[in-house]
Amino acid sequence: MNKVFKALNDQTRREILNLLKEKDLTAGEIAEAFNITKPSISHHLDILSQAELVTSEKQGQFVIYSLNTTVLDDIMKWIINLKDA
Amino acid sequence: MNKVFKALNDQTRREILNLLKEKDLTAGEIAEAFNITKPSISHHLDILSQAELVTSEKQGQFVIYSLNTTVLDDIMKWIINLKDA
DNA sequence: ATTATATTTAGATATTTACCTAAATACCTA
DNA sequence: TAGGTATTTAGGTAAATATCTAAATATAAT
Repeated sequence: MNKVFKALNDQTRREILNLLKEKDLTAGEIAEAFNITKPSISHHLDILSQAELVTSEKQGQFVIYSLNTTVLDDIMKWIINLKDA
Repeated sequence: MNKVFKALNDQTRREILNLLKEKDLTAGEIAEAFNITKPSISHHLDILSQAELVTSEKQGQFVIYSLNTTVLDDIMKWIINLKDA
């Protein structure tokens, strides 16, 4: 859960997740949505991958990223547990 | 929401919130629960306060901290929005 | 094969963060 | 008011983070 909180603690990464909510995107398409270099976006995608918030699949020369929200269930549970004191 | 994510991105601070779920505590009582100096805990409490995840009230020489979960609603909504794509 | 495109890795830098110790502040009590 | 307790502020350090440029890797197309 640590990695998920860490991954979520960045505006750019949260926006990447929001983009991927609409549809799967290549690394390049994601990078074009930001005023940040491609290597930096690649690094953000790596952090999101480590947290399992995204999955990726290589298709030819492209790498397609997809949103994976299942790990957010733990976060939800943690928050709910905190609220129903 | 940025401040909330930032505040949540630390194991110690998350544990502080869990402690405060049970009952209100003074800064000193919170500090005693950790192997960290009081100034460090004070700093964590400041970050939690800035995120409005805790409120504090001075009672004499003590400062009593309380959990405030209302700001977590925004996080919940953000997650839910991400999930129901 | 050579060149172009897509992405990641490596290495460097500036900023932020978490922690510490020491000092300051605020309140209480004798 | 003097001394004690509770908490925060100040100042410093080491580690982590976000960013960049340059180079490496992998695939595609001519």
